[in-house]
Amino acid sequence: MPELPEVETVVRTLAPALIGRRIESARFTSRFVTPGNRDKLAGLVSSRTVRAIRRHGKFILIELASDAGTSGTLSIHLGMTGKLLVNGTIGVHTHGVFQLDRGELHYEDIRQFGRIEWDPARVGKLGPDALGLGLEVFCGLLRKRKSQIKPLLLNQTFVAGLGNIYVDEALFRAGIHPLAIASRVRAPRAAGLHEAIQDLLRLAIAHGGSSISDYVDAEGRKGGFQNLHQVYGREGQPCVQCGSPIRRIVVGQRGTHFCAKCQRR
DNA sequence: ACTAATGTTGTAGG
DNA sequence: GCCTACAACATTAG
Repeated sequence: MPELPEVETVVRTLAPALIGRRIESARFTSRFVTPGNRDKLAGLVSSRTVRAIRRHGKFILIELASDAGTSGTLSIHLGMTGKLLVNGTIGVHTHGVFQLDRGELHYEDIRQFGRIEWDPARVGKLGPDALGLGLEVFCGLLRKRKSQIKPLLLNQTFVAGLGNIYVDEALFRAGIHPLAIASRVRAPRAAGLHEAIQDLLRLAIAHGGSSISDYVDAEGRKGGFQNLHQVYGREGQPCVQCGSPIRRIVVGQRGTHFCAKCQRR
C-alpha cells in the first residue's frame, strides 16, 4: 500500500496534530510490529515532545526530545497495511496507542508487516530519497547497475520510496520495458525516467496518494491518484497512448503492468 | 472449500 | 555483490 506519495501524505496530515505534542505514554501489543521489548520501547517514547516529523523513502521519522533535551528518533514503517490515525477507535488491528497531552495517535495494521522501532539501523542503509533526487546522481547510479530496471527501482538501498505501483507507472511514462537492463538504458531515456519519477510522485502527492484497498491518511481520508493510474491494475484495458491492451507479467515475484507497444525491450 | 493474489521487506542460498 | 525464492500476516477475489 503505502509508497512514497502515501507516506508523504500521512506525514503531512500527521504534522499539525503531532508537532509540539508531548507523548505521555504509549502501549504496544504486537510481537511482529514491535519485536523485542515492547515495554522498553514504550518507555523510550514516553515523556518526550515531538520536535519534527520527516520521511525518508517509506519510513516515517518522528524526532522526539526528552525534558532534559536529549533526542531520539522513532521510526515507523507502514509495511503493506499499516495506518497512523489521529482520531481512530481501538479495534482488533490496533497494535500501538500513543497517549498525547492532547488526543491519541493509533497505529493499525491488518497484516502486521509494518514496524515501529527506535533509531533503527536500516534507515541508514537506504538509498537517496526518490523525490528530489538529482538528475546526474540518478543517471550515474543507473549506469553502474546491470540488473533489470524494475527490481532495481524497487530496491530501497538503490533509491528509497518507490514501490510496485509507482515503478510500473514511471516506466510506462518513460517508455522503458520493465526488464530493460539498467546500464543499457540510453542517457535520454534515463533522463526521461528521472523526469517521469519526479512528475509522477509530485502529482500523486497532490492527489493524496493512491488508495487501492486499505490506504488512508492520518485523518482517515482516501487518496485519489488510483483513478489516474495508466498501467497499474489495468490489465487487458487499452493503453492510454496507443490503445493496445495493457499486459501483466511477473517480474521479481511482483505483478508488473506495462504496454508492450509503448515500452519496447 | 480451496487457491491465488495483495501496495512491504529481510533472509537464505546459489 | 547480485539475483531468486520464500517467508512473515490477514483478508479478499475467483
